[in-house]
Order: sequence, then structure tokens, then C-alpha cells
Amino acid sequence: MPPPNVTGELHLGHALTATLEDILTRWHRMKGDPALWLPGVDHASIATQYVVEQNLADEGLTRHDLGRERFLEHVWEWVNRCRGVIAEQHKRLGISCDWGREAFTMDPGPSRAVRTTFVNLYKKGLIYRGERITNWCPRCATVLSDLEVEHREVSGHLYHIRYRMAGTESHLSSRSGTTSTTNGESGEEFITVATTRPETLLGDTAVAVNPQDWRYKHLVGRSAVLPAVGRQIPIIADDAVDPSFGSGAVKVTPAHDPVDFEVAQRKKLPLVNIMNPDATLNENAGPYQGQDRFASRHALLADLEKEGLLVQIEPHTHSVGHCQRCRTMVEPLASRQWFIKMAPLAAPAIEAVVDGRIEIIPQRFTMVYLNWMENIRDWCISRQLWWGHRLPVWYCQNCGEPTVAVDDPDACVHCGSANMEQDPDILDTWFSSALWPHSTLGWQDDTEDLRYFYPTSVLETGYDILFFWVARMIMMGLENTGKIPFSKVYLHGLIRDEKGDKMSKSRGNVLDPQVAMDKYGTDALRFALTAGSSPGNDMRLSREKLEGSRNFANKLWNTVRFVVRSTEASSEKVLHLSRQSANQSRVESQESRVEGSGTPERSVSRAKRLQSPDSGLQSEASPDSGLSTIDYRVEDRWIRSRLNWLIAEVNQSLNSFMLGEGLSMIHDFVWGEFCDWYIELVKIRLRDPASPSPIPVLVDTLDVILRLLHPFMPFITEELWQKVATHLPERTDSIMIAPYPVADESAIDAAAEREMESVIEIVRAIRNARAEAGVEPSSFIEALIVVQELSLESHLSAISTLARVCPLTIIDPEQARRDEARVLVLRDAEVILPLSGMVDREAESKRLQREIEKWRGQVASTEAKLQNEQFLSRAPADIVQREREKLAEQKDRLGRLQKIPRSIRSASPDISFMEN
RNA sequence: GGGCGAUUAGCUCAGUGGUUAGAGCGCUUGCUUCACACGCAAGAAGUCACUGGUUCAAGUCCAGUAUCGCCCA
Repeated sequence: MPPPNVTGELHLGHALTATLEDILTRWHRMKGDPALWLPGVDHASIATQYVVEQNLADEGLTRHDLGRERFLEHVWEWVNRCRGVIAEQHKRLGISCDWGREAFTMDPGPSRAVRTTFVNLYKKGLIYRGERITNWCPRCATVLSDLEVEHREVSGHLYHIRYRMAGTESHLSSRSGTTSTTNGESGEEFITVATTRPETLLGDTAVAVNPQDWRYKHLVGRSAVLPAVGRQIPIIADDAVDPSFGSGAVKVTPAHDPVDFEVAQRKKLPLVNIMNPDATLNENAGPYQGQDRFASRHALLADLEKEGLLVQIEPHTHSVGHCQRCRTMVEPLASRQWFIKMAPLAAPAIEAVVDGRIEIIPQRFTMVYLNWMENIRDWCISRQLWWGHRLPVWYCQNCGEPTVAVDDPDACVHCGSANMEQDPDILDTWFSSALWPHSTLGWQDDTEDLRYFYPTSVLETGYDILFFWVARMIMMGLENTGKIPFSKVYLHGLIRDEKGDKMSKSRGNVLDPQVAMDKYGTDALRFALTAGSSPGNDMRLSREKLEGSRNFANKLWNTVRFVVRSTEASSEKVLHLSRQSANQSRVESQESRVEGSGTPERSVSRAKRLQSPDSGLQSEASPDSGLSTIDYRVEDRWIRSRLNWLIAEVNQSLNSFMLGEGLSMIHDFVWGEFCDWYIELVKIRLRDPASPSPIPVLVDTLDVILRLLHPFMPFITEELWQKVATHLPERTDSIMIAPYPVADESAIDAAAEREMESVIEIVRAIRNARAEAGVEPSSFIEALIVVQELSLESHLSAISTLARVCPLTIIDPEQARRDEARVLVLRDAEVILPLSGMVDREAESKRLQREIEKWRGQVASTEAKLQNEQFLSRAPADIVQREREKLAEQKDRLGRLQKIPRSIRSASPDISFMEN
């Protein structure tokens, strides 16, 4: 669960994370798996401290005015307020985590885990203190880890500056404008360096050239004089210098540049730090002391210009680090900090992913992970902040040695002195986040929770914190417990606006989840966030998407309204029976709940009973009706078959973390099959007292739909299910603990599917023809249908009603002669519409000819495939068989098409030639 | 500089080698049809970026090219 962010408000990223995690949790819970979703927040050192400091600034105060203790009291106050707000907003989103276990990285348990880990790593020599180049954010007034620095291309300049060689005194003005390295005119010699940051020359301790560079060979070993401060620095040779860059000579500023720092290490050069923590220049900057780093650049350049030392300025774009948090330009700065040696920790973390114990979804991020891990650099973990875990390090004021301990020490372990001071710095927040999976379950104690839930199963988060968090959890989990923290990592993408831009306050394109929930409903927001998104891919969220999601919720609502109303209006007998059996089974389901939410086996078996025709559904009809099974009509068998396909596909999608795919499939089934066709068919039956009642199938299907949908849309499904479930023979108190549907293979009915497809095709074809011919929507037209294999007796009223045809006659092919008719050749039927006066004969004959051509093409292509020896010998048998069936169908269709012109020839002689 | 991803209907995106590539939105036409106008019906709309390869079969796998985006340095 996300940390409290600077505004203390839930944003869409949080909403997405929470929604996806909730879907997984609810799904597993319904499956009967023990499902723990442990909520909590991290303390977000920099961001939180910043906000509180801003609040203080409004009162004209700084944290230093308050002192560490009182400042931290302020932070706690703020944090406790934020936690409440964000928890409430999560609850509104409907997330079903275990609030009783809510954890916070600053809680005593996790805090102790932090200290223990620090001490262990220190003892193993994996945590050390050293002077390195670090990333200093002048605004945040702390160092940052490499990951917290964002590199951006900025267009700047490359300044070519002349340093005078020592011992070549200036006698004359040196405004000769020369660009060569030496200038003998006045006995002066110069070396020209190129730099993007001229002000740092104040901290130079050498000029470096490539040892192979003949231009400078004679200068190596001599000294140059720094402008402005007049310090003498040596000219050195180092392989790291690229002779083709700039002038080929570079200034070496070891305290302010990572590459120069390494050169200085190699050449034993001194470090000169010229900067204060607030990025103004310090006493080492001579005349520029006190100036801001940007102001000093202008001042220095002006002075160089005056002295004729500024040779050339050329445009230059280069990559500059910025603080990820506040966008301030980061200052590379040599400083003494605490680091973790990462390579030994990374090795087992690499192995865990390579050998498959940890699976990253989507898989392509495995490469990203491994690539980073294999090139990992030491992690700077100390921060010059107050809000966070203070380093468990005490420096002896007597001997100067550090004591590192879990519990505050009384005496220095080196000299026994009690005069010690704790390191003022705190740890990077991600240090404690890295321990999250085990520290929140009680590590380092051997707790029951830890034994039962650790290693955990799934870690779900955005791909943007793969290194920050996921990688570090894997390393620290393995280090501390010897076990992987989780076996699957599911990464989602980022949310962008409708134009594809990142949402941000400054862009003003943020969509507040609160507003979205108010306007469209929580379930609609969850639907929009889930549908159409796929693992690891960014998604765009727009008003249109939210509207569509709301419309689906509305559709569902109305569907249930219709079903419930119809059920209540239907015969007393059905109702009575279903209530009776519901009472019986309620006892049973309560039993199973008392025993705990149960083993997976138990839930599955319950699900199967609910699914199978010989349980719930049968019990409604069997006792009094005398039927051994429900009298299913074809459309019942069809919808049940389709439903069970859906169940199988949704489960498969969820199993492979394709949540959006699963949700879209439910959406399409509900809208496109259940509502558009089954309910429309059912309406006809409900009006006909002689038909068998569709209510049991209707209610059962809706029950399954709601249970399938529940993890995605918890509120509406609970509300609607409570209405529907009163008509179920068997139910739990809440849909949350109802079993997730399991596909019943015996309900798959290919024949029923085929038959209904044909009926639907007939209705669609007639509607199409009516629309094309401009038939009044309300009027009925005559239709004749020619069938061979297909039996339409039970579908006459359906076709008649849905396609508005009357009279509707089933005829033999021989009877099919018509003067003016529209003939529709379908897969299993031909429909003849005697639209007298409304058929354009010429257009009709052209249409038929096009149809014939189309099917000829199909037959030819399928035949070619089946004549291909390689296809027959290499393709799997079922594919070949399918092609054979396809060919038979295509030939049949073509044959019937070719017969048509003959049957209407009498009225249209000019069509007859076309069959040749 | 290295790596990853994307490129599919006007737009946003699904598509886990095997029928004639789908959805939502938008568009066109027509509907106050007794669950729903947040709706119903019908329709138009595609060189699956390009080039080559593997395969009986490629939107899907491989290589290269182009454009865009992201990550790392």
C-alpha cells in the first residue's frame, strides 16, 4: 500500500495499485485460499519532512528553530493525520485488506528490524562509511542515492578557458585571442581546458591530458595557475581523458565530479570543496565566496573575459542530474557517508530470478531487473534529514571510533567511554521498505505469522519502483531470512491522461480519484482502471472511459432489476420451491463458514455444486414438478454453455494476471450475449405461460456473473447479489465469501451453441435486410425460411418477435420460387423475404453475384490448403479436420447460392446467365 | 552510448502461431420496442509501421529499417 504522499491524498496511481491488489485478494479469498493483504504505509522521509517544513515556513519558522525533538512531534502529528485520510480513501475504494494488521515503517517492530539489519550488515562488513562522490540536493539539504537522481538533457555551453602556465608571468595584456595551447608572444604560455561548469574551476586540483596526446606532452609535470584564486595546480596525464573532447585538456575538480574524483584517487590529488550545503560558494572560492552557484558562474565568466582567459563558448547539450523529489539541480559532491556494498547482496537476488523461484510479470522486466542487478553500485543510505530511522551509530567522543548497536549503547565498544554521540543522520526510507515483507510479519522474532505467510506469494506494484523497492526487497529478504520474500512480482504501468502525458499537478491534468468516484461511482473507477489495461503497459484514462464504465454498471443494475422483477412476478411455485431449498442449504453454507473460510478444496467443491445442473438448479424444479432435470430449452443450454466458457476463460486470465482481459470478457458476455440475446429471448417466454420458466437459468446465470465480477466491482455486485441471492437455493451471507465460479465442463454444449448461432444469424440477416430496404421499424414483413439440418420449430416466435416477421413459414427448397424476393443465404438456412416493390432487382443480382464470388474464393483457398501435402502431413490432425469441415460448409453455401438465380429466374431472365 | 517497449479501425487500446483480426469511444441511419436513451437496431470504417526470413500456416516467432516513448549510463 502506498505511502502518504505530500498532499496526503489518494491519487490515481494509488487507486490503480489498490484496485489491482484488491482484485487479486478478493479473487483468492473467493477461491478459498487463505488471503492476507497486509496494508500499511512508509514514512517517506524527504517528502514528509518537506511538507512539514513548508507548513512551518508559513509561520516563519525552520526546523532548526524548533530543534529535532519538537520538529519530530510536528511530523508525527502530520503523519497521523495523513494516514487517517489515506486509509479512509482506500476504504472508499472498496479495498479489502486486513486493517487489523496495518503496519508503518516507523512502528517499533519494523524499526527494530531496521536496526538489526543495519547492525548485521555492518558486522559482515557490508555497511561501511566512506568518502565518495554523492548526489547533494541543495534544496532538500541531503545526499541522495543514485536512483533518486533523474538525468535530463539540458542545453548549456562548453566554455574554453585558458590557464596560464606557472612561471610564465604576464607582462603585457594578453588579449591576443589565440586559441592555441601556448602563446609565445609575451613569453606567456597557456593551457586551454573545456568545461560546462566554469565556476567549479575554483575547486580544481589539476589539469589532465591524455598521455598519448602529443599536443600536451611537454606540459605534463609542470603547473598551471588557476584564474581568480591563483592556486598552482599540476598538469597530469590520465587515460580517462578523451583527447577528442573539447581542447583535449580537462580541468580536474575531484570534490565536484565523479570522474575527476576517481582521477584524484588514482593520482593522490587533494580535494577542494568550494560549496556550502545551500549551493553557495564557500571560503575556498576566494572572491566569489557567498555567491550562489549560478550567480558565481556569471561573475567568474565576466572576470575571465576581462582577463582574456575566456577563449571560446560553444553550445553544448549534456545530461544533468536533478532531484527526483524537487527537481532541483543535484550537486555532485565528495562527502563522507554510509554505504551498503551491494554486489554480495545482489548475487543471490540474481540467482532467485534466474532459477525461476521469483517470476516477474510481465516477463520482459526480468531483463531490466537482471541488467540493473548485474551492474549494481553501492547504495548511499545516510540522509541529512530528521524524519526517519536514525543511524544506530554512536561516535565515541573519547577515541573517535564508532559503536554500532541495536540497542542504544552505554559505552564505547572500543575504549569503554560513556561519552558518545549518535550519528545525526537518518536512513534512506527505502532501507526500511526493503524489509517490508518480513519486518511487518514480525521478523526478527520467529512469529507464527512469519512462519505461515512468509515467503509471500505476490508483490504487486508499478514498474517505476522495480529497483527502488522490488529489487531491494528481494536482496534484503534473502539476506535476512534466507528465503525469497515473494514468488511473483506483478508490475502494472503508469496512468497517463488522454493525450498520453504523465499526470502532474503542474500540468493541471490530474484526475482526482475522489472526483471520479463522486461522479461515476467507485466501481466505475475500478472498472476503468482495470479494463483495457495490460500488465506492465501504461494506460490512458479519460472521461470517456469512465463514462463507459459507468454505463456498464448501469446496464448491470438494470439487468438485475429486470431479472428480479421477472422472478418476483413469476409463478408462486418456482418461488416457493427455491425458498424451500434455500433454507436447507443456508444451514450448510453457514457450517462451512464457521469452519473458517476453508480450504481451496472445500470451496471448489461448493462451487461445483452451485454450478452443476444436478444441484441448485435441479432442486428448484425437482420435488414437485416431477421432472428429474430442468426442462432446458436450447437457449438455456446455449447461455449455460457460453457462461461456462466464460468462467473457464476468466479463471485462466486471472491465473495469468491478465485482469483487464478477464474483465473485458465478462463485460462482453454480459452485454453482448446475456442482455442482447438471452434476456430478449426470455422476455418472449415470460409472456407465454405455456413455455417452461426461464427463471432458474436466468437467476443462476446472473448469480455466476455477479460472482465473476465481484473482485472487480465489489460494491454493485454485493448490492445486486443480495437481491438475486434470495432466489438462490444456496447462498452465503456476502458475495465476498461466495465461491468463485468454476467452469462445469458438462455444461458445454456445442450443438446448442451452433443452433443459437444460426438463429441469431437469421435474426440479424433479416434486420439488416429490413434496414437496407427501408422497412418501417414497427411493421411486420413476411419471411420464408428454407432449412435442411436445422430445426427451427422452437425458435419461430423468437425469430418472429426479434426480426419482426409475420407470417413466418418454414418451407421446402422447391417452394422457394418467388418473383420479387430478397434471398439471404446463411450458414444453416436461407431466408426469403418477398419484399414486393422494395427489391431493386439489378442491385440484388449484383449482390448475389458478389456473394457467389466471395464464397468461390473461400472454397478455392480452403481447397488449396487441403491439397497441400505439407499441410496435410505437418499440421495437427484437428486443424486439418477443421479445414475439411470448413470446406464442406463453404461448398454447401456456394451450392445454395448458385441455386438461387434459378429459383427467381422466371421473373428475372437477365440474372440467369450469371450462374454460368 | 547501452537496453527495453510501442507502432493494429478516425481516437484509445485488446489480441498466449491455426476459421473471414476484435472491443470501447467517435461517426452514419433509424428507433419515446413494457430492464436500461448511461439505451436498442442496422451500418461504414484495417496494406496489423516498413523490408526480408523461419514455418504447412505469421498481426503473433526471428533479423534489419523508420518513427515515438521509457529505463540505464
